[in-house]
Amino acid sequence: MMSISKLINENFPELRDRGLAAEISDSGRFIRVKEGEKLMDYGSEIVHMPLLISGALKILRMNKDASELILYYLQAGETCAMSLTCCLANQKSEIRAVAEEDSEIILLPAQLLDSWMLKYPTWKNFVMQTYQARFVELLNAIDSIAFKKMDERLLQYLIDKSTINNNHVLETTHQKIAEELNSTREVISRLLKQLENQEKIELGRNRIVVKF
Amino acid sequence: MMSISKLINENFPELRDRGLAAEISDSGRFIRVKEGEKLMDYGSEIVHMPLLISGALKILRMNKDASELILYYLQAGETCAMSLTCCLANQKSEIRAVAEEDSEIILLPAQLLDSWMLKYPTWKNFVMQTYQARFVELLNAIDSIAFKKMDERLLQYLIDKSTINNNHVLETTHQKIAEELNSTREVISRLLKQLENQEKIELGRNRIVVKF
DNA sequence: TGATAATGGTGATTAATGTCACTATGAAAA
DNA sequence: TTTTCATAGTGACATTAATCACCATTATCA
Repeated sequence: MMSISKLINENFPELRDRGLAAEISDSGRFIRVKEGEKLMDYGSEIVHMPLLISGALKILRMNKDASELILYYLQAGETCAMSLTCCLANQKSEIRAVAEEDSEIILLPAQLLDSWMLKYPTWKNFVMQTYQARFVELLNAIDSIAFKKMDERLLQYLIDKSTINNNHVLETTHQKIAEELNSTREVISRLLKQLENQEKIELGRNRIVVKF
Repeated sequence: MMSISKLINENFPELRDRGLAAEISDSGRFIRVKEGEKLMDYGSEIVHMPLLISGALKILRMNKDASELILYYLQAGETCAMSLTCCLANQKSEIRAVAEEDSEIILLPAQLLDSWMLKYPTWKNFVMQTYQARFVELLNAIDSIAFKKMDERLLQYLIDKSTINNNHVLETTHQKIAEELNSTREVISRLLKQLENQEKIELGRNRIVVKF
């Protein structure tokens, strides 16, 4: 396994700073998570901030009745804005984070992050950029659900998912898609059929090929 | 008119810091805006960050076809997270900000805000708290449009609006409500009628009384 | 005062989505 | 191999919201 220092250097160029790198090496913890593993859940305490080295996380919002909605994905070189706010404000998580694929992550302890803001302008800039990026992602999620119809949302979902997984072939079920879009299987099945007729995708069992 | 220092001291207790207060006094500019006045618009450059002294702003998201959607309100003692990200990242606005009522605002020049982050922990904490709060507001907006039906959203809208205006009597039209909820007048008229039948509101011309 | 515009009430219709019921098929397990 | 389960296809129907058409009332302006 590579050193934490090296991993940060390669995946987070904006964090290249001698002092900061040393602190991250000292206090960061490298972990691997399997696809489907939950990293944060609604209401859970957040004591770490995850820096994503490889793989991808999906960030979901849930309703009381357990229906959920995907907000956005995180990729290598990114981090979760929510854990930032939660870490700094000592609050419970407002979202769920699940590994979209097997991932490698460096966990940073919450209590240090705040002091780094003043100590390392590099860190402060990274944090602010993260906020900017996640803010924009949330606005995109809002655009999608407020202004788009389900067929458009579905196609965008498929494109996003295949981009994140770096694979035109998605191994998933209509049921799972319905859950992440806060819809129902039947609706998704029918819309997928439409997309297939439009030759934008090909359908198979547990399998969708996105043509783009 | 009160000094900027005094205004900040009274409305932003979390910014009480001798050095910071002096800088805000030096560089801040006090302005008044009338109800309905636009402070930021989609795509506009943001060169100031507004600290709200009195009144209220509403923050809206727009679609290409000019339909819009209210995201949240800002009140005295609050500021706009979007102008923060935009100021710091030198980006265009992603949202529209409109005065919900006559308001008093202190404008801070963008180029200073970043340096204050390192100089004044007080400022840094304020900025981080602002992000946390706006993040939560955006998630609430998402919950509302993703998981609630229009009648629930409408009632919540009326309650929020009367809370912000500190008045049970709202002077508005069905058309305007429809625009802010990204719906249509007829739908809103019918749902308002329902709410009136449920004795949750009373309707008049240009006038809705919220009973709660 | 009379004309015009803004506001809002309402029926009829359509479109989008969700719900229910049932079937078919392929995969995994007994 | 047989059984069972997960997956998905589809018709019928219900619900929510949007759209269209038209009218009534009130406010504003010439």
